[in-house]
Amino acid sequence: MPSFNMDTEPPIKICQALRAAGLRATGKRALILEIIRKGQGHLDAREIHRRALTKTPSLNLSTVYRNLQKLTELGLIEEFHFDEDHHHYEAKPITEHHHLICLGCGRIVEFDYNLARYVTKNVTGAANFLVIKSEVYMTGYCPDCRKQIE
Amino acid sequence: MPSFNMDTEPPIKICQALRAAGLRATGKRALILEIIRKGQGHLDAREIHRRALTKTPSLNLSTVYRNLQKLTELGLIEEFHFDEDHHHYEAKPITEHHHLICLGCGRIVEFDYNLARYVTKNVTGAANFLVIKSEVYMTGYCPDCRKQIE
DNA sequence: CTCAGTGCAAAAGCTTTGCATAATA
DNA sequence: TATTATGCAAAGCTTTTGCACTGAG
Repeated sequence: MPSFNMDTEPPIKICQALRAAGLRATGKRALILEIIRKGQGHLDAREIHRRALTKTPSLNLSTVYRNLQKLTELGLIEEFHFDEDHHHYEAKPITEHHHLICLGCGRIVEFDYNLARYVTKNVTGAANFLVIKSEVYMTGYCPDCRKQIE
Repeated sequence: MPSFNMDTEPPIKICQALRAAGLRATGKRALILEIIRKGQGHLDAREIHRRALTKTPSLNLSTVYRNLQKLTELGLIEEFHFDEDHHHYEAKPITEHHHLICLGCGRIVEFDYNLARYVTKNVTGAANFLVIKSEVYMTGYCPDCRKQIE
């Protein structure tokens, strides 16, 4: 019996990444990571679960949570805290990037900016800080939606 | 019976602010806002409740939540999404400022930076965005804690 | 074979809501 | 007095956990 008996064989790279991190390359775990990688980084646990169910109907929500925890812990994905009550996940490695979200249409503009560098250089009290993670979350109205509220 | 029968009369300014926002200046509501203003902006609902209880033992948690909602809605306070599972609140008006948090000792360094200006000027796709709010959340290790992990 | 991974069900923690009562303007 | 605010209790939602079973290595 092959390691993966799902409709779509998960990319070998994903299994490699999992094993490299010291995890067993389960079909379900690989699928979860695959979905996050394809997911543009704006998926929460329920949405990941929903998408995974179309390929693996037996997948339990708690498995999703347990994997999100492990994958975050091992640095394969990153957790973000958006405006809602639940977390969102994004695959790594990625260039550090931030989010600008339109409150009107939900459009998300991602952008790069080395905030850590700026802060440790220019902020009193932040010198010699070892920055692990920077998360930026901006909201507003995009040019189109702006017209409708003005 | 006076409007406020708590040990400490809440500052008149707070009541004024509440009335100006179209809210009734209840003793409990004033106390909640006062705590948030004094709270350096890093309090969650439970902590606000805990502190309020020392002055008003009958205050219910749901009242705290309802007031946080209303005060946020009317712009008297602002909601932040930190690394934990619950929200934190901060009084407004404040100069837009951001947070750098030490994962070792919990120390918080606040700093100013007009991110909105940078982004709308330099990010492709962000031009003409009307930015309502920017939230920055950085984590790392401060100089002291850094020594202990290296 | 051994231990990590999973399903299931129950619990935990934060937040919201319905309803009756109390207080404000 | 009319409307808003509050307490209480129950419900809702996201997330975690215990236990027994399954499957990867």
